[in-house]
Amino acid sequence: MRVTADRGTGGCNGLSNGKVAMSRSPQKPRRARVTIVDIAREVGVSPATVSNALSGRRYVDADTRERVKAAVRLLGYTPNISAQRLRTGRSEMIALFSSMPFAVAAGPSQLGFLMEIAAVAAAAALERGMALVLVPPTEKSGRPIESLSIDGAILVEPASDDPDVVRLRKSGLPIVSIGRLNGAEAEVPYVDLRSAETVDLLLNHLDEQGAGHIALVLGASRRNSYIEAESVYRDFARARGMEPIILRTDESDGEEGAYRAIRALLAEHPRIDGLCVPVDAFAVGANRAAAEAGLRVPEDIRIVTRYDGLRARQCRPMLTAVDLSLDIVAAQAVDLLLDHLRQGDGQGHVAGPRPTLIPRGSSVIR
Amino acid sequence: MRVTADRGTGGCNGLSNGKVAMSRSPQKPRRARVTIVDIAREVGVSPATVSNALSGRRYVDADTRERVKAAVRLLGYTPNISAQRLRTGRSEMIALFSSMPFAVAAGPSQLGFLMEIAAVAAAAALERGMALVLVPPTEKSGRPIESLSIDGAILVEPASDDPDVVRLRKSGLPIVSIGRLNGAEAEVPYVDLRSAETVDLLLNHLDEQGAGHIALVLGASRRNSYIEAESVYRDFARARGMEPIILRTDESDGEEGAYRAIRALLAEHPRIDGLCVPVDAFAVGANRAAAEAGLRVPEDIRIVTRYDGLRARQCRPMLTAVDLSLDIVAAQAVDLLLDHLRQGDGQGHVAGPRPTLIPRGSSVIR
DNA sequence: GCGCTATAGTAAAACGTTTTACTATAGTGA
DNA sequence: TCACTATAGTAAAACGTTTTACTATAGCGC
Repeated sequence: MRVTADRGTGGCNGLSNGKVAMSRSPQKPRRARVTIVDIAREVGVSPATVSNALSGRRYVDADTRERVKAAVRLLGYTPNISAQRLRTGRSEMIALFSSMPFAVAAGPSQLGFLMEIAAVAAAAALERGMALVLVPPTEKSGRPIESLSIDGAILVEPASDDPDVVRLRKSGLPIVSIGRLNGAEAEVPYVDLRSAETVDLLLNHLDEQGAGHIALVLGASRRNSYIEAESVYRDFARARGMEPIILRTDESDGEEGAYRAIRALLAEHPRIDGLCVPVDAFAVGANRAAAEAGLRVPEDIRIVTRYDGLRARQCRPMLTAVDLSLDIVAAQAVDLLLDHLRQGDGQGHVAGPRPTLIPRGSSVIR
Repeated sequence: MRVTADRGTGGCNGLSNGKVAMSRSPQKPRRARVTIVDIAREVGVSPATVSNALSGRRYVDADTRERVKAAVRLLGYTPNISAQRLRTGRSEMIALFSSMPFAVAAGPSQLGFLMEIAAVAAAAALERGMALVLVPPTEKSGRPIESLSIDGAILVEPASDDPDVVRLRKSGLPIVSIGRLNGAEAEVPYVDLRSAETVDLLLNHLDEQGAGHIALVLGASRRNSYIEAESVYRDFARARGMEPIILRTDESDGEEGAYRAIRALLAEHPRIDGLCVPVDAFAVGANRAAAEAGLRVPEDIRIVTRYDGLRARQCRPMLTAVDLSLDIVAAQAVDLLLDHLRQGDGQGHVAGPRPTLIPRGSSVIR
């Protein structure tokens, strides 16, 4: 009952490349991999039958199947995934893409929205037999996304004009997004982040806290959450007879850029007493800008943000934010993508969990 | 200059899989992949030459090489990675393992130590042409680590008896750890987290702030940081003539377990006026336990922790912690692993960045 | 015996690369 | 001419699976 028959008789050793092993025995120290052929030989059956017994793709006699499994345990066989992938064309891997520059998505301390989703998505994917690859925006890293060998991808709050997203879409790879992807002729399945509801929550809160002149600060890219925010904000302003003031600042300039832009905004519109700033990095910049302008938060100006992450809680006063239940969102996204992979339809969307407000010192006078 | 000779001549697009193409031509609707053979045919050369021209592994005439590259661009060839992997045995992927249960590592809001490292490691890996797979502890997820198809792994603060680590080590896969891996006959290359220095910093700070009876709270597993902490603590206690009090509580019980254990500890040793609690989740539990016992923090009892994450800053009072520069650590770990992959020696270690104290309200009376 | 179906297996092709071993040609020195 | 080396290419094997097409046997109704 040998383990391998023909391989491993030459004597060279792949391990140490510095020193040449004494090669006292003619055996190859490279552990010969146990393959499906070894199992087949052991059981006395063809490789095809072993494959079918293990995968269950075709019926195999119960007794044979048991003998195959026993041999697998005995010889310690593990399938070669690269071979499986080559043959089947599937890789059992999905990627998580962030189109948002890391300076905003993760920030100086590398935490945030994206990472929170990544942690849950990784666990959810692994539970379903898939591995999750983390992919930062590829502008910097030279590696093209085509070379990634993944079955599908989850996009986190994609901008419709993001180059990675464009390439991904035309690659034909199944994708799913967290937050709707706008401006595409063919709709991409998505988990609805309920941005309209979220902004509605924030604006009404500001209103209740006494803000009469509220400005909206958004990123410059075209993301669905911005579009929904703007629409809700305009309706809100119209209903209240309030002059709409919308500021857009580039995401890649991060907190600092937002700080400068908002300083200018406050100088130009001194009556502003409320700031709705969905991007948390921008909200922190807004807080600094307010302080610099001699405004007290929240007495003179109220600030609210969307993502309740480290930044919102580190800020003094702590920022009023929204609980988006990103753990649930991430799991939903993984499930949606897997459905898509299995069924290939790629339609429809899933409603994310209901957003709830977390009032804090940046908008509530205590 | 035809594009392809035999494959893909029937107008097909592979995109819509919902509707069956009318099959007016007997061709397969699957979009034919452009392979190295297509390039070879286009250039009028053998596949081997194309392979060599692209990989540079063997010298190819400069003119031929240029023609190959032109054909690659023209036909839009991208290599099939699964095939490359099958042939070469390399996967250009590395995994990031957390042996710490997620309840502690990531926590309720799924952030923390591990994720902070993951974000930087993912970017660093991609810059070096590798993808990073996130792997939570596999106890829950049924998927065995053997089925992962990775070239190497980074272990985050491994415990020497962790089952994943044991399997990983005996798999022969190159590994590197963040924080030394103790009790192994063969040393695993590591990035030194400087745990001794860190604890020294914390203990001296407590001392300076007036704590005279300091207890040390650790997790129950065997991690290097705990071992170094205990050793430094014992030396410290001996030098000061202080009775050493060490509490160990199970990591999987998380904050709640630490809370209960520390309540009992404080009841038993009412003279304790300082707690050194490296694990941040435990430190938060300690803070609750102190409050419950009617002790004011920091006036009656000072609490310090190691990892300066969300928990430390969310806690009231905010916890004195240590800046470990995990971004640098993560990049060092990736580099160390890649060196190891290239050179195969797998020795030595790298000193991480110097830890610095961040004094906060939990230990400093203002 | 025929026609049909079902069952449980097999041989061989296929997936797309890389690598090994080989070849043809030319150059070089003796 | 020979022997040798270098150059630039090729054919075919190899990597380890899955899948296709085929086979052998048996059961069953008639």
